Amino acid sequence: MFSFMTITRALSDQNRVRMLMALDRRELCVCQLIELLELAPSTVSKHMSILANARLVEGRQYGRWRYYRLAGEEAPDEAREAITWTFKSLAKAPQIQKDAKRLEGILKIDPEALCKAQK
Amino acid sequence: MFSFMTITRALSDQNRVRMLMALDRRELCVCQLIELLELAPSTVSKHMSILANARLVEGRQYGRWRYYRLAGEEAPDEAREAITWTFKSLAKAPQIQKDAKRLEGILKIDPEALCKAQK
DNA sequence: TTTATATTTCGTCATGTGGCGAAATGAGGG
DNA sequence: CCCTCATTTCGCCACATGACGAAATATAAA
Repeated sequence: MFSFMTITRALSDQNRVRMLMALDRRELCVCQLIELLELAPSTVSKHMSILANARLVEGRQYGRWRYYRLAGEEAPDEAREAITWTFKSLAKAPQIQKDAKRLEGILKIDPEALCKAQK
Repeated sequence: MFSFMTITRALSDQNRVRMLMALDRRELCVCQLIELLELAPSTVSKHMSILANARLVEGRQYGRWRYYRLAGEEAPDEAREAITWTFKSLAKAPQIQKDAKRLEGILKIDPEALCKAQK
């Protein structure tokens, strides 16, 4: 039950759900999520650690950047099914589609330039 | 997205999830849930209204008693799938099985007597 | 090694949430 | 009608949570 509650609590914040949905089919680095959500770096970092703790996402280090992606095969079934349910429920949600649209633009910018711009 | 968040927030509290799971295959009146969870009536009532607001359960009045049951056909797909996922995830959870066991005993008591005993 | 910089950790604040008891509500029964 | 009683609403308190900025950490470049 503990892991289930960890998942539902992770999913109980709208910004975290938006971040999770933004990882659809691609990994994103923290600065790209910062740009999308327009939140402070520390806030985004905290949110991602909560999602990672629930095993809904996993991070990997690439140089100075940390990339997050949706949890894959190795994640517990509980988490994978939570992801499936979430995506199924929110595929058509206006906020999520708006984010996806905005992400297209953000992905065109080189992460290096993006980080610089965030100063 | 609003209804999805309403559901995840409803599921983000352990006591609410226990109440939801207790409704497996039967309806229960508020005093039975009070007995199971050992919480104040006002607390249980609030929790049930949050679950009902998320369309995860529905209530019906029977005399002085209010019975709650899992949402059925008429509930939104989002809510029904949340219920399915929850039950699938928690079927074997120790706390839930313990509750189910305890419920057996509670169900043997006449609701009338149960309410009296809670004074 | 020193510097630059992407991210995380920490401390703090405002707000949200779960808990209770008291009072209000509403449905029978007398 | 009035009374009883199951439940809900309201007001309050303690604690959890999300937000930020500053400081710490870690990694690459110089």
